[in-house]
Amino acid sequence: MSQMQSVEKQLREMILGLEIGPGEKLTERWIESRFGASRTPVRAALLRLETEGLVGRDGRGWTVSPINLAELEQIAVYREAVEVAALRLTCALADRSGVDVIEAMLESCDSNTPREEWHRVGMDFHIELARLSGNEFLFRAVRDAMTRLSRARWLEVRDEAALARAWAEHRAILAAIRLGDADDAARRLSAHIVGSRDRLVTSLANDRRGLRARGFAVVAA
Amino acid sequence: MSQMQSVEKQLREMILGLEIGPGEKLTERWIESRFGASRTPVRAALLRLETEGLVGRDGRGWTVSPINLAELEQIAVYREAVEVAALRLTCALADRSGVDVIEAMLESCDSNTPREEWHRVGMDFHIELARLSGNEFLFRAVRDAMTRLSRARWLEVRDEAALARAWAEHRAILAAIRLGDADDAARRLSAHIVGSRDRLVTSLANDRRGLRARGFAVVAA
DNA sequence: GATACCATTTTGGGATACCAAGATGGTATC
DNA sequence: GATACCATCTTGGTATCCCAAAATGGTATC
Repeated sequence: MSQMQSVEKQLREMILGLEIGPGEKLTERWIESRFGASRTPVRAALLRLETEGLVGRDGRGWTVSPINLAELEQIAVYREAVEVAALRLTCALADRSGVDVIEAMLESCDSNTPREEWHRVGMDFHIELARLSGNEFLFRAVRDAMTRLSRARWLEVRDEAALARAWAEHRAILAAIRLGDADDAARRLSAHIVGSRDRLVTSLANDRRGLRARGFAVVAA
Repeated sequence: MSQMQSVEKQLREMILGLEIGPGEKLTERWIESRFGASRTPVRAALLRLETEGLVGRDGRGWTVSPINLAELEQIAVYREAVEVAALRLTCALADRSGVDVIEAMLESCDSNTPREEWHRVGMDFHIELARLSGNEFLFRAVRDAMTRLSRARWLEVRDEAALARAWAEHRAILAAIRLGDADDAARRLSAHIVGSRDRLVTSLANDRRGLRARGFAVVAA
């Protein structure tokens, strides 16, 4: 693996893992020394992460993208369009056995599962569901959207009941796909995305003070 | 404007303008001497164009992305999902005066208008329509999709009747938006995108030999 | 104490040198 | 003439150096 890929991967993990907080300033020299690579691959990695929306330019200089509540709302609309389209394609397929793999993924989570794993599976559910459609663009759109949502979802305050509810909704969507009932599946998926968005934005807006106290930039627009 | 932006812009124009053909090999040194910039901004520009799908890696080395028929089909599905979603948002807006600007754009084309202009307006119609939704993600998705389609659309053999038909469809979509009839507008937009895709792919598949003779790589998958 | 000003440092943008790996082309061998 | 082999060249990946602009911090002035 090239240095560029290595830096990109590690830096993305640090950002998504909130080891570098939303809104934090980054300098190429710091990254350089942190990962032991020279500025050339560091700059290449930053350029790529910029297109993912994880870092941005702050005049001259780099900034880890803040959590943006307005952006979260817009992403949800975007996701809904793209995920529903992918879902309908999948429902039209003859072979929908891929849902079994996704179902198994869901089942692998129980009360002993660490939160990181719940978080990952909760995103992968949507990503893998989009992949089943076979449409590369729909898949990438969902994957990139979930990446952008990742940090916000991690910061969301969720009780066990909320998780159980999300999982139940996930299962209901899969069941509808199995039956080939595209309209029902689409309706459930839309409702799931809209509901998740509302809870997410509400939670972050309520916690805004606390999050800022932890050094995390949470902006309204 | 930085060298990186300058190189990115010029290179993108050369690729979209088919001055560098689909499938052609690129070397960083050639670009460097061609634009009088050093490799640092050249590489940065290539990294960005890679995320746009205009250039890709061919093992070691860079290649201008070939025209990919399967990709064109997938993009159409993606576009349909995203553009229809944007359209519905726009229909739900109180202020839909933006459609007038788009209508004026369409009207600016007549039989004396050069083909380049028809081509550009034909893409901008969709991009600006998506912009009206106010959703940045839907807008970017449409813009990026149209960028990827640009070369294929230019190579498509279109007679005047086809253009007139496309313009009529565009106008009908705008009219439906004005009336606030989201379902009708969405139906017309879907049909327009699907129809355009079919004609596009058919035209390119038929011309494949001729296009290859001109040095343009056109691949099926 | 506030502020305007200046020297210093830091930073991103760019240019260039070097390297290893792969592509190329010529040559010796059969 | 075909092929195996080797020297050479080319290319992308990386490190490093330079520069202008912006940030920083201290200082003099009021």
